[in-house]
Amino acid sequence: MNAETDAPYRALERRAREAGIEGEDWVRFVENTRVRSIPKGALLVSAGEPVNDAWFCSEGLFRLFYPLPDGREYNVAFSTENDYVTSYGAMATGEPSAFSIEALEASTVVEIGRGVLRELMDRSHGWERFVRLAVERLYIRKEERERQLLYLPALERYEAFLRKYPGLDRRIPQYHIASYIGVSPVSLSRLLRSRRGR
Amino acid sequence: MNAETDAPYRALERRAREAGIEGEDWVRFVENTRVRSIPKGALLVSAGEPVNDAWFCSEGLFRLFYPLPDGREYNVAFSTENDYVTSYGAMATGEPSAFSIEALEASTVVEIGRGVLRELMDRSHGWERFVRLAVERLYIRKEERERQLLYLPALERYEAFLRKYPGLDRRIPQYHIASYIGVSPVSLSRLLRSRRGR
DNA sequence: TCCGGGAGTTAACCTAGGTTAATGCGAGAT
DNA sequence: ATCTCGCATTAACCTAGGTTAACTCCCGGA
Repeated sequence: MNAETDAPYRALERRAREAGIEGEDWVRFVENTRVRSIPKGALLVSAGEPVNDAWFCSEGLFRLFYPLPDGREYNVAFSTENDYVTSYGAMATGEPSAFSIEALEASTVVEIGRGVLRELMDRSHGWERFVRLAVERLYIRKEERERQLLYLPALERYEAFLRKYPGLDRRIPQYHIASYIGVSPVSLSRLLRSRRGR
Repeated sequence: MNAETDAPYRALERRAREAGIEGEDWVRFVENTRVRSIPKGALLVSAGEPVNDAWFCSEGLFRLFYPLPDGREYNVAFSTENDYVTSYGAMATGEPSAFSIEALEASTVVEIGRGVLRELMDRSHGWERFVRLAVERLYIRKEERERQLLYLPALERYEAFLRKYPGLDRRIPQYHIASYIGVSPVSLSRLLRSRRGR
């Protein structure tokens, strides 16, 4: 492991230690995963396909989105530095993924195969815990998002987006934000206009 | 453990075995949890309060709902026989719960304290796995619900509700369903009328 | 038997946000 | 300097669903 491939693992290693993973358990993880560069625009996951890996983003930016039959798309989440990037439900169940994952910037990820992950969880209490904590985190986010979608008006959903993803509004086009908060691009533009005028 | 208190544990025990829990691990669980009867209308969890227990419903019916400042409410889920009943995010983080949980029928649950759960997870790889699987299940549901809220029209959300909770439409008033699928009671009534006319 | 309350229905009206389409505008490529 | 392309804005129109309020139905209790 050299300096270059080392960097993407750093944030992960910290989290692994918090879950009680060390020594042998960590080495086995490093030896069975790899760092990948994902070019801008590439799909990590395609809706309708099974998913065989999970990722951890060490650099870059992804969006998770549902493609609709009519060609439109709904963004449901973004993943940036030091965040998981995964169609977790699909990977856990073996079902085809309901959504796609696209790199919005050139990105660097750590990739782990479902088989490797399963084996780590089988052998090691620590890895089992690590995954439990990761899923917890994903779950809590969804709970929060559900609440926002249900009972915040569109403008407040926009403000919640700004708080949750600070700075992201300057990295992605506005229509991706509109899609994420569940309104049309024109409508978001209208909302922002009215917000500017108090 | 006698026949009466035994019954509520049966479905749980099956799941525990699937996660590799047996012998000592299972006994410790049974000894540190209890069966409770919840009368119709009682709140297991109140929004704004911290949550110290999780439950498994062996009989009865619960709704999970967000109370709004203006007095209205949004249902986000129901739990029936052999299902978890929990404000999991709040219990995991220690934050106050964002939603309340109310028994819609007289119900029977198995109750486990957060400290007991934590200890089981610390001592036992199997219990760690059990919880991981439980959270996975909760997560996958939220993913699905998000998709439905986002891109199904109201009538199809109603039909999805019927599929997900078979028979429930005859156990609860229609306005609870309306709230769950995110429309007003009048609107749902309109939708159903138009559905009847093809 | 009658009364009262909770639930569902229906109708009239209103509004947030969708749709379409035209216009504006900056940034890169030639 | 100009052309183009992708994105944002604005305006005109439309519609799904919210709101309010009457009316109905049913069921349970006195």
